[in-house]
Amino acid sequence: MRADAARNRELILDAARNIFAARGLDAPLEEIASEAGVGIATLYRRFATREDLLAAVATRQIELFERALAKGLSDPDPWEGFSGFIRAIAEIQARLPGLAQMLMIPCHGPEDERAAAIFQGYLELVARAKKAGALRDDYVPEDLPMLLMANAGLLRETSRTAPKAWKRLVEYLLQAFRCREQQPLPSPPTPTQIRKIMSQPTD
Amino acid sequence: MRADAARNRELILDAARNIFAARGLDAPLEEIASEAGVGIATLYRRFATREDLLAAVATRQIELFERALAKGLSDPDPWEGFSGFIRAIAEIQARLPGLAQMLMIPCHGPEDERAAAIFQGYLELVARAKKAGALRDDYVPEDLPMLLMANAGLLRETSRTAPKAWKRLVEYLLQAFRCREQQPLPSPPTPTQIRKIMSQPTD
DNA sequence: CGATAAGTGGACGGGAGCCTCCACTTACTG
DNA sequence: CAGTAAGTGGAGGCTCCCGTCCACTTATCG
Repeated sequence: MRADAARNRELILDAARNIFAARGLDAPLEEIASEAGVGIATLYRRFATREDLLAAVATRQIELFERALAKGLSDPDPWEGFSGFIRAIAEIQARLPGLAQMLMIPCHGPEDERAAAIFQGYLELVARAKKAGALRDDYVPEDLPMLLMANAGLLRETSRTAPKAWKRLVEYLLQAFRCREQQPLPSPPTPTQIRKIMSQPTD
Repeated sequence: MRADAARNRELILDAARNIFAARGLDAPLEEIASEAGVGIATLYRRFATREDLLAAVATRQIELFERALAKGLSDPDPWEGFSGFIRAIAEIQARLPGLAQMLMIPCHGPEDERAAAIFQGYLELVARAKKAGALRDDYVPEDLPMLLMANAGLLRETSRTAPKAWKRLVEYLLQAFRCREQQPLPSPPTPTQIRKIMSQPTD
């Protein structure tokens, strides 16, 4: 790839992050191109479909997830590590409201190596917190995507008007995840179902 | 209004419920018109804007809410009454996935008399459950719209593939609402904020 | 520096959906 | 049973966005 093309690719990804975050995932690609200062054809040449572009943007945000995970894993208290990680992920969602949906992509399964590593690390956090008796043992890893989908729905409505509302939801859920006298829970969706959901078009 | 016009109005509302539920709130109005067997002009004459149509459909579904409320209020156990109501509302959402967002409309404040009555009844359920020491006392009425927005987000992603996933979310939240050794919660959005959110275009 | 192929911008055709307009139809009234 | 105004359908103009095409530009390499 030619040097100028590579530069443009970066410009497009920056613009896409901003526009998607501000306008939602169905923002016109033309707007992204013009924000990036390139023609629409350039964008299409790099990213044949909207999904390709979304995937590239998501991949780029993965660094934020890595930082959150590292922080969680380094916390000596298993519950603090786990809950801190959840809070951090939810906050990333909240910071980029339009991207909220999309940010679930890297966090449930092995798309690429880095995503897989994050997922592994997350499983480790879960295991530790359960072992310490802090996390209820009917918690399943799929409960995180569940939380993220729910949070995305809340953010969708509240991000403009009550930008902190998500915190309350997350705290409620964290308290529910905490080990106590538990009521039985309905069984969660299977990992296969989750995968299917994630792979379906983001409409 | 002429008799035939009234009939058509009903046909349109039926069609709108079906199409919105199946295709989402941004389904083409033309499709609704054709499902109803009327011309597009007829639809526009009755409902000048998409919002008018949505509001009319929502108003019609209000009966479901009334039934759920009556059941909750007649339950001798305050916690069962409250939690049963929440579950019922969430289930209505789940049954009409596309409408999920919209169904929050009648349930937060006095748009009309019936909606106001439901809201009052809900407050009563909350008061009873708190008094019985079953519902945590930092629960606020705005936590229901919060739950519904979150649930809408989850349904959006899962309704096709894991149509029961919402149950798990609701149970987690109900368990969190339950009175226990509580952690402090972030403060909820104010009723004013909620109202503002509800009145903004449903995009 | 000149050849060349990768890269680029913006015009353009096409499709989808919104909403209006208007000539035609039909329920109601006296 | 006629007059009338409310009601109706669907064509058509409009806007927005998609994705392609092609003549022009420019980085790179020998």
